[in-house]
Amino acid sequence: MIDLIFPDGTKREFEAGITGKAVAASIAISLAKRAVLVKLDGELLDVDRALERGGKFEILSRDAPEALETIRHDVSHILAEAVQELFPGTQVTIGPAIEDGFYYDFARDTPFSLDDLAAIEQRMKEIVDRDEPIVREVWSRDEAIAHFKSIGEIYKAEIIEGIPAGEDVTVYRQGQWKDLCRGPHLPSTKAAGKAFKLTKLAGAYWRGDHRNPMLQRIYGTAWASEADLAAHLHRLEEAEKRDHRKIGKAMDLFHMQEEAKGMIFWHPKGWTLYRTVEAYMRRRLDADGYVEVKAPQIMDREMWERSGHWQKFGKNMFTCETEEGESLAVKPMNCPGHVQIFNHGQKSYRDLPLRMAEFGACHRYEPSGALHGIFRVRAFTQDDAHIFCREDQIEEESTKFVRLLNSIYSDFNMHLDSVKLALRPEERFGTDAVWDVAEQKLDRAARQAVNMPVDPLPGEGAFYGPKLEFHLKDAIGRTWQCGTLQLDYVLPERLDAEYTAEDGSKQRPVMLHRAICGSMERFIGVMIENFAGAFPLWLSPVQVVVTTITSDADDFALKAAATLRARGLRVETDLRNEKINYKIREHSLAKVPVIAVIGRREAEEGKLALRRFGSDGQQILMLDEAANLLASEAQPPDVARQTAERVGEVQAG
RNA sequence: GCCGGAUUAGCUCAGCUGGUAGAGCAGCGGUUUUGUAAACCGAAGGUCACGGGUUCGAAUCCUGUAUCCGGCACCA
Repeated sequence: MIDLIFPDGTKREFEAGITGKAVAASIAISLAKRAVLVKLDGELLDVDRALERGGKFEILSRDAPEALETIRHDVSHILAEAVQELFPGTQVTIGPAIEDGFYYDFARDTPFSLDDLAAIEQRMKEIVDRDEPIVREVWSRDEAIAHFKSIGEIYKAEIIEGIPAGEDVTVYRQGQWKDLCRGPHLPSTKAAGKAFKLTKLAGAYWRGDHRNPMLQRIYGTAWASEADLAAHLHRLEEAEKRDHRKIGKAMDLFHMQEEAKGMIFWHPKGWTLYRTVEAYMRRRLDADGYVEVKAPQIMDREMWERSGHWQKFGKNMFTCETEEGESLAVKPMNCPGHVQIFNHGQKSYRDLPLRMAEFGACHRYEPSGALHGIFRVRAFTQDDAHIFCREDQIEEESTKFVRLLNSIYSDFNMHLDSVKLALRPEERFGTDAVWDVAEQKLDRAARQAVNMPVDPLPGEGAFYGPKLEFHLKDAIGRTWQCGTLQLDYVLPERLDAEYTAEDGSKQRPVMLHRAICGSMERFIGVMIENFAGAFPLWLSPVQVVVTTITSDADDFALKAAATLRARGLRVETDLRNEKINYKIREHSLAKVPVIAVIGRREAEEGKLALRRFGSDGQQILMLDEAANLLASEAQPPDVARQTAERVGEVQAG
């Protein structure tokens, strides 16, 4: 006998080996009909699975949140069944549920076409209608290998070969079709429902390794209901409207062209945005005890060999030769330059921690397929800094850094979402002992500095040290990796950085590599998508458009614009001979935060009618009042905080 | 770099199975002096990404190249 504890706390005794469905039937026939999965001590099981042990027990219907992943997994199997029916000879490999959907990877010589997708989707719906029971079978490992080999499924056989000898495997059968799978699954293909859609085709390497053959991947999305599917598709459309490439073009921020692929031509408005962000970052760094430097863009290859970049990163570096036979390389990272500045002259323990910042323009030869808008480019600027410090200063510096990072993200209406710790990669410098220390130190520092779990990412560290990745979340819940904090014992050693300790001995500093935006270009891209182009006043490239209703108001409009500009506002005038409706519409579509309208009345009275983005209300103010108000609203958040503090002091005084 | 798709006017897009390119918006010229999300009229604008090929004839078919897009791999 086994004891099952139900969600309401009641405990009942059943025969061992009873199925979840039978348990449900013992409560209510309707419940048994709705049951598609059960949960035993947190583990999802098929509803027809014999229960051999007791525990916390729950019966799930297909609209339970836990069932969604299983629905997606089922749909991926239905996809595979449909594909093998329509395209005999195609081999199956793996097909997991993923966020919002699923995919399945097939081995096939001729790739699928977009037209095939419609036919496959049609067949999938037929399979759902067939209501094929999904049945779990336990096979011996060797039997399974022999079977899948016999039917030409060499990838499946290879997967099973990776399972330890002597272990049993499970095979799920639906109709004539079967697949090796861990499960669980819903009771029949009908239970998966038809709220799915095949979305894209892609190539994908077998086992994710580019040395392996490329498989044909079909992606799809699947939901518990048609309404959920529609909502998902709507979210995708909304996200597409925020695409920084689209907004960048529409708002005339930047462009890219063939002759400089992966590099950005910043237009005046885009560059204004860039400069605003850079000026803000510079103030924040200054206030937090950083010194700013500028190191050369190109250095002799020998320098990069000494730092190790040539060996570990050389394939990503742009190089050039001079007529005199020098071999030079364009910097892909700022660290070696900063160590040169550190090394110049003598450093004392009194100089530490030394926080050396640079808006460092880096060039990296990225694979062509990696390029993506202004997110992944070949020329970018890091808001980079290297903190040279003693080992016992690592934690304090990490905490200080995370505090700054949090404050900066929130000034851009975003927030820190998660932290990951990338551990030693295969290609690396330094002994295992050094890596042991570095990983532990950084892990401890991270835990102390952030109030959230730190997930490990094995093998993803930089060649010189482990790295923390800070992922931020934007307005529509998407996450982006921007900030990073890396601990490095290797470069100070290789480039011979040292300082004089209290006892007069020479010591090695450690380096903390850190960035908050990561790449300025990428961060601005994230920001564009976060605000969907509707920037807050302090960031907006054009803050105010002064526009007129009749040409009689032109003189006052020019005077008003000059007054606003004198207060540091970014102002454009629009005196075109167009109806005010037309001008309002155009500047609203351009997401200008403030439109200052001047008609004959305003011109006579020396007033502005302010209209804010997203509102059709008017605020009619005297020019000076409007200038005061807007100038104060346009203060960057850090400046506004300082102003508020000063006002507080004055009032307190 | 790999797999698939796309590339037509400044922008957004039509152009069916080959018969020699079209719209809206913007820009330009004129009329209109306008009160809070599109006034009216007119003229103009294109080696259909680029190079080969098939054909009497190619934006359309084939092929190569480039860039972009979606993935994979890589990554700030």
